[in-house]
Amino acid sequence: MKQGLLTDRQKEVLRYRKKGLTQQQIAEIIHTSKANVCTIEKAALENISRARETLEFLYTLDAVHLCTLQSGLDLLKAPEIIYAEAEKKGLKVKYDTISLINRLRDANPERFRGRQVREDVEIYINKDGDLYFG
Amino acid sequence: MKQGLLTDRQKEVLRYRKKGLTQQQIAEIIHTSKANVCTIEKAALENISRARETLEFLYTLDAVHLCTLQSGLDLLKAPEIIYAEAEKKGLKVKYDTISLINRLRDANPERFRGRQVREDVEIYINKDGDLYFG
DNA sequence: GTAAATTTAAACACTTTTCCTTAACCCCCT
DNA sequence: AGGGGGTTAAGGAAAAGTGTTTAAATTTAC
Repeated sequence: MKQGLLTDRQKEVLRYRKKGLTQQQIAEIIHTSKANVCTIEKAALENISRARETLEFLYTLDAVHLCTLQSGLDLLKAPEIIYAEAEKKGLKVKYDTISLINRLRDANPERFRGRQVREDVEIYINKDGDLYFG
Repeated sequence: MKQGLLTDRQKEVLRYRKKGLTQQQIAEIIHTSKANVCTIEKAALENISRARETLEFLYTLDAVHLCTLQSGLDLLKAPEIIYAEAEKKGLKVKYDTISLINRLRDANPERFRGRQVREDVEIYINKDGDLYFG
């Protein structure tokens, strides 16, 4: 039975960081370079966001496919499409237009450039009207 | 930027599983052995619990060390110790005696055998009286 | 009790992470 | 310009993770 995602080293650095120590100070305490502390901290944060994403995926299991935002689509037209598809399924989207656009962009920054969709985005919805992307 | 913890293979199996397919059926669909499906599914569940544990750790960052339950201690004596230490710190533990014992055992089953502590358990508490273990 | 479904173990090839060092670069501040 | 805090790149060695097979064992269902 493995532990969490974070290595002992990573936890160590996060704890010191929480206390407000600088990377340089931590480097001295744990006897390594500040560059290494930076790398370890970065890996730790990366692992944490991977953990979040993993649990996020579980929600998509309870969700059904709603529609696909085709590459090239204008982001501002997405809400209209999504609302229409949700209505067909008798579901109410939990987000208003503005929140929806923000949620889209926040969920996967690399997939949008300005207001254009760069690659296909699959949209999923659950009974609560929550949206997930894959 | 890496994705979540789950590999494509693992997500695939979880999705089919969610639909109610057996491991044998999935094995045929994805062209491998049923034993392998089992292994993959197990790894997926393992990854999910690691993700949970990882985020759990973040809460401990907001917590302070309360005490250590020494190896060999009688589990039934733990609440008394914990309440006393919390009081010293002016904090109120969020759990009553029974819930506390259950929380201890649930949090790390391998570290208890019957009512005995098998290896040292570090106890942390936050401002809300929530307890975490490390 | 038999068959189907699931789980486990061992071993192997392969890929990915981690941690580390060195050296450079960025931004802000006085 | 120099110092403090932070980040990045390149490279290497050790550790951990993944998918797979085969074979045995265990649980569940009829």
